[in-house]
Amino acid sequence: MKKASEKNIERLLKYMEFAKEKINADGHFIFSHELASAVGVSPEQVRRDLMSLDISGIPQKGYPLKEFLTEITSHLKCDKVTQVVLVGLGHLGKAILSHFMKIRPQLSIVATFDIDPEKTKRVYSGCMIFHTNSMPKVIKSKKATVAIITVPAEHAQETADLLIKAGIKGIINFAPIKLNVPEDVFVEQVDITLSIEKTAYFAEDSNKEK
Amino acid sequence: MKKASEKNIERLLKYMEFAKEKINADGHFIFSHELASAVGVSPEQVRRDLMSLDISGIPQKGYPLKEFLTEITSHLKCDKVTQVVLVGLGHLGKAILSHFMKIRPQLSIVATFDIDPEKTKRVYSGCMIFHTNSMPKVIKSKKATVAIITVPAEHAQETADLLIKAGIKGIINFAPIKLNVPEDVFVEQVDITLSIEKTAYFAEDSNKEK
DNA sequence: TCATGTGAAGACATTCACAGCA
DNA sequence: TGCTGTGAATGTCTTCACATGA
Repeated sequence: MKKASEKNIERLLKYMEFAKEKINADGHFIFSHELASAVGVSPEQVRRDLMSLDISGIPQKGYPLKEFLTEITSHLKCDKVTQVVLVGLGHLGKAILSHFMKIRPQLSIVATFDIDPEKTKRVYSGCMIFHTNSMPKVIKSKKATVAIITVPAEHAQETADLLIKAGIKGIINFAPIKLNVPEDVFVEQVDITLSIEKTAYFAEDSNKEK
Repeated sequence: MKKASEKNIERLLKYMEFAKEKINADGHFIFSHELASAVGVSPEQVRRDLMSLDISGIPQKGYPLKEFLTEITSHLKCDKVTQVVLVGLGHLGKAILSHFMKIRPQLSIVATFDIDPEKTKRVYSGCMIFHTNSMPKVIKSKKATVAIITVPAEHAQETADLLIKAGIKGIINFAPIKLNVPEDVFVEQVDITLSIEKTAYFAEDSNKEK
């Protein structure tokens, strides 16, 4: 099996999300053009993405919704449990914790860490705050494989190093620096400042073109 | 001039950031391979990106740092002032406000909005909170062109519509839905849940390949 | 000699166009 | 008839390979 691209997986996750909503509402079938307009891509793109799934649609009717959901859920491994930890309880860390505490039943934040002793040994949003020192121990005992980094940029690399040593295989990094990691560790960079600056650039741009 | 791609602009912004740090430290020249390793791309990629700038490097020496910064700053329009507003003062909105209040001297959040009357007519992180009703008036008077949406998903589209009617040309959308906007409005989608789910997928993936 | 600048090749992603099926 | 599935064409982005210049 050829490995799926990041974009492919992102779109599949969105299709899954939409299908979940739709199954609660009505209908036993779903068309590629429905998924397409919900996610903002072309119907051909949808069908191409679905080629990697073990499912086939029926012309004029679409894809059988229930089977579709079962298949896409297992394909995206959303039936497996993944433990997530969060490091750095500043404003952003707290916001993510309270906003995204339970992303899916199978994917939740099981522990958080901060370097400030004032903050530790407490519970925030139903989640225990440990001191950074105990990261290796807690990560191993919780069997966490994914981590969210919301520490200041100057500590992001050392945090990543510690996490990886403790067994973390996927990192969502909110610090605006490039992390150096072994190639078996996946890093998703979320750079909010960059997003704002980029938007400012393109917003300006469309002003000028008039 | 052919229009630059999003990726191109993202990388240029990162080069600019790195060059700013470097000029404070030392050196009058900067190599493409320095920029490359700082940002995590190949040197060829850097040189390709810099082709759109009106600057040329000197073999064996690199690019003259000061001129480079001047040129890239003006190319990215980072010498122009842009007013940003934020809509939705939940956890995430507050975090962004306090974390990114001043992104650059020329780019700052000048007003925030919330629909909850309890929250309005106050100042948070040095920024006035207005009621959503007054969005058109305030946006026009502040001459804002960029907006950050951190309202719940079910209100994101209507918020976007209002913003656009008030003159907003660029939106950073944290709600997990696709916004429908006129084509002269730029939308940057920041979907944190999706990022976490994607990372969980690829983290799992590398587990399996062993 | 070593880094830049760039045509050409390659890799990757998207769209087109249409065959095939219910 | 009209929606799926997919080969082929197109478009976009990245890397290669090398001529050029200080």
